[in-house]
Amino acid sequence: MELTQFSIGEIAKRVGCKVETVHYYEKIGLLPDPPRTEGGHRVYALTHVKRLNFIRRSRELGFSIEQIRELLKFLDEPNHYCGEVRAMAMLQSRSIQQKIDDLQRLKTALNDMASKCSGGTNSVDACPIIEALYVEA
Amino acid sequence: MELTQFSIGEIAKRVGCKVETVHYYEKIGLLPDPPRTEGGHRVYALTHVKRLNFIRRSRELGFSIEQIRELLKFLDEPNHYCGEVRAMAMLQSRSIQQKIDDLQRLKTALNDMASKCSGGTNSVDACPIIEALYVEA
DNA sequence: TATAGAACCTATAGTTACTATAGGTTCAAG
DNA sequence: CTTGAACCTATAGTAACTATAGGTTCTATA
Repeated sequence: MELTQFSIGEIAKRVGCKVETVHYYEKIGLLPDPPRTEGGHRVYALTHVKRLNFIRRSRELGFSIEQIRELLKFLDEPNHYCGEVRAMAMLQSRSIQQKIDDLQRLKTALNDMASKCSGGTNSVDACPIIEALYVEA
Repeated sequence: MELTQFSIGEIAKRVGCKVETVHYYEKIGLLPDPPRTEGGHRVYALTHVKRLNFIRRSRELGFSIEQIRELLKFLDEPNHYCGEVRAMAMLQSRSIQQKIDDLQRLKTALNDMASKCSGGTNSVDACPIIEALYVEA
């Protein structure tokens, strides 16, 4: 006999988020309003857990709420193409690579500074951090 | 003849941010209050432009305002003992590496999913990205 | 030099994606 | 049948801006 009903605390725990976050997703319309108990407590089914999990995993991958709304449309209205989803993933991937490159540059700059720092005082003008980050427009 | 004075609109344009953002940085104490014209308009020097640029580039790289406050101490108090500066730089460097690793992992995950997805006009029902995310936690 | 309108000023409210709090109600174990 | 954990709603707070309102100053041109 499988579990087919879940409290809000249970589904939050299952996907690793706060109860308040589930409330929030409901409020902004990412999760449908679930049925309630007599007393008003939310009762979720497995489809809700799946959907919530989808949202959380997408957030972890750097998708915005609005992007996830788009992705969920693919689920809710299946007249879409795999290519659209793939395009969004690739776009996301490229912007992440951009961030990685930038961070790598800064890290190098910081390491340079640390090594140049070992003897004497360095002035603001000669600071390798500023040099690394200052790009004249 | 070099430009040595800038209006708020000019420095915002130079570093690629909004005028309001400059106001904001001033309000929270990241940028010093510049001198004003008779009429009350802010007048910036090149040092302000450099500092603002530093803040913006650091933000783009994912540093929080509070972290930038720390980094700016390198600039504001250049007569720190070198060992101290070096230690702070190395600490930052390690946290940057952590970020790089995290981002690399996300990118790999996205690329893996995208590569399994043939794209094109297949129905979204069979999209591996959707499948990958839409699993039970 | 007068003037139009672009750019500036302050102050406040809105945004994103949650997170925290308050003050109350319901559920489930003992 | 009690007690306390978990739930409920509503509101406020967070970070780091961004937008708006309503007014003033600067500057280019006629």
